[in-house]
Amino acid sequence: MPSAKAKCLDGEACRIRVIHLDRVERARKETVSGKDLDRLSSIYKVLGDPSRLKIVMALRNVEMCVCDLAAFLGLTESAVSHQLRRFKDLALVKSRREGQVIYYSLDDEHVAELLNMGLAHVT
Amino acid sequence: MPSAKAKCLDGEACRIRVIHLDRVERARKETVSGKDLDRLSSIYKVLGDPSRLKIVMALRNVEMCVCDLAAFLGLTESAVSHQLRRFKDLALVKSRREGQVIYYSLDDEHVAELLNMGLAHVT
DNA sequence: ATATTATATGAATAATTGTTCAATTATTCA
DNA sequence: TGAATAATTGAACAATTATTCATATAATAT
Repeated sequence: MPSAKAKCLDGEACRIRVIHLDRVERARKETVSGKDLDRLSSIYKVLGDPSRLKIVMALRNVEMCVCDLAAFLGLTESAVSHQLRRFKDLALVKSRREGQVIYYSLDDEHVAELLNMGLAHVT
Repeated sequence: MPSAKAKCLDGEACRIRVIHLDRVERARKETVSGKDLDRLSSIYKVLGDPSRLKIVMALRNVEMCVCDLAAFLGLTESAVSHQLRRFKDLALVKSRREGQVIYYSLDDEHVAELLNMGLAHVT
């Protein structure tokens, strides 16, 4: 029967309740910190939307233009363009111009693996 | 110089512009559909928040109670509890009661792999 | 040149989300 | 029993987000 009495952090004021201080400190040491954490969660977040997930799923196999993606998704071209910009901001997707048409494709093989792993999990 | 003339979907009305119909149809076939897609994007979404990402990162290694996690994250216990419920709803995290204390831990090894892969990507 | 096509952009709006607060449940201890 | 502890819950609020609409850019065609 291990002690489950709460200790206190934060000095005299004792505002923060903690039961396993060792685990909290261990978590502090082992968890990724600010910058990396933010980037990683941003990547998961951008994949965490059905429309965007479909976009990268499609781009895994072929490069596509905005209007193709819009037809595929049943969304406006404008909406697709906005979403694609989010991917580009994170450097997950790259674009290539050929005349008037701009082709989009995946720019990050880690993300492709992340998707494959996710697929394996679901199916 | 491949043709970049737009064809049309959606019958007579011709509201949907498409350049590469073959790619759109291929994407339709190869992309995961409704139910699976929703589950997968939900999983990514729940990981797509710094606080929640820290939670699962911590739970990868040790089981922790709500107040430990709250101390670790610098959040209210209530806020942590709300987030933990989202994980439980997706069956990514499980809980175990021991007296008054409820211990949380990862319930899905695929998610642990997803995290490790994400970490490898960032670092 | 001008018109058309393909995409991007900014502002606005509607929907979703994370956190807080107050109240509640469940367990242990005295 | 009653007091204290650990965690949950629901409502409310502020912040973020996705989509739409109108407009702008960039390339091609006439």
